Amino acid sequence: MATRSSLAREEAFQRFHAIIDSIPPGRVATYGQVAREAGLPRHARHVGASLRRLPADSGLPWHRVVNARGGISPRPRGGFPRQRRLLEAEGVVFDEGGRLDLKHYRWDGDLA
DNA sequence: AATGTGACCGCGA
DNA sequence: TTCGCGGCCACAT
Repeated sequence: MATRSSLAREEAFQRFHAIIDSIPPGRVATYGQVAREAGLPRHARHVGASLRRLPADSGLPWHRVVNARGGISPRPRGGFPRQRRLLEAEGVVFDEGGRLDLKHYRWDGDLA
């Protein structure tokens, strides 16, 4: 079998992918939440790392993933407005601080 | 082997 | 409520 580390990374990537792909339109999830639902409680940063490596044509609704404050995390490429635009297209409303109300939009998958 | 980095998170001031 | 710091885990140098 292949080296376990690279395989584990792929596996984690698949898990994150599956979770994020399950987020319905108009809803969002935090990096930490995705990591937690994937069974990797403290891997919030790796969720972001995975998305960073994600190809643009993956079809994954990456825009539905926001940080714990309900805001869009700064990234190298400056697609900042794009994520907001995509969410707004799904009915998500941002406040003046550029943040959304997690209380209202946060998607609780298996969580009640 | 050691150090630095990151699309993060939580808590104390 | 906002800001700053440490903690966190895996990968790159």
